[in-house]
Amino acid sequence: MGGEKEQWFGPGETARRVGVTTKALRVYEREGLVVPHRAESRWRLYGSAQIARLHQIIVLRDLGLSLKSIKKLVGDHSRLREILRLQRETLESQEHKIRRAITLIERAQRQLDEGRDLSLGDLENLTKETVMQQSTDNKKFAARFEALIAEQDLTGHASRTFDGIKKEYSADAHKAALTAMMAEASQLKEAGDVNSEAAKEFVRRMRSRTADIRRSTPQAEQEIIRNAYSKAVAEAQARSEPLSFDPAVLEFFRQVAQGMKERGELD
DNA sequence: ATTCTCACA
DNA sequence: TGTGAGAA
Repeated sequence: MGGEKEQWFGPGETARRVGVTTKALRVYEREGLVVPHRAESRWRLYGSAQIARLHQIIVLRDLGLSLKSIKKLVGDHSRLREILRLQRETLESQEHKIRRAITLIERAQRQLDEGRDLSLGDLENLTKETVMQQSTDNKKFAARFEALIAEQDLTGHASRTFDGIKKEYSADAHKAALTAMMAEASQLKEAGDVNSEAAKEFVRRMRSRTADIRRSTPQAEQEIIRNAYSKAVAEAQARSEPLSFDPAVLEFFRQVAQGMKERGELD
């Protein structure tokens, strides 16, 4: 290989070349994403490897990923390809949404230009569009969730268990109760204290409701379902897809329960 | 033009 | 996730 000498750039020059500030460079360094070389003088020096890495980071950041997830991704080319594909699909689907919205607006504008008011029916159609969009988002998540269960589930037991859970919880009485509990849950999560009596009480109540399921479902199946859930959520978030529930709320209660278990407050 | 740390949104 | 100030 030829003796191309490595070119080294200082912080200012590097920042200019990749289009960020020197402050940002130091944030990425602090978070462990790019570690520059150091001159004797302690000045940071960025070579081609560091600059290539910076380009990766900046592309992912512009896609809206957190530095934390970027850290997990850079250097892992298979994951990188996957994320870029997911983001591309998301942007393309947003492109369709925007086109449809423009069409609707143009239609409404024409109607107003012709001196006609928009009827209640027209407005209803506009809202229906968005409602339908939401419900297809939900269905998409549910479908992916189930597909991931099936993937890990060689015996088919977990899928059947999940079907049973789904059936039981789709009863109207349960639906209303679940909605109420999710509302209560997000209040508690906002309060932010994983050790509050209220949060622990809520977890106990939740667990007593689901005790039957936990008792009758083998550990391995529970794990498959949990893993599929995490993965489906992670994928949805990587695509910046809206979810009908807040995963952070469930994560909050996972932490509450974890803490209770560690202190032996839970069986 | 750089280093660091701190407070702040 | 960065920024701006202030000191070296």
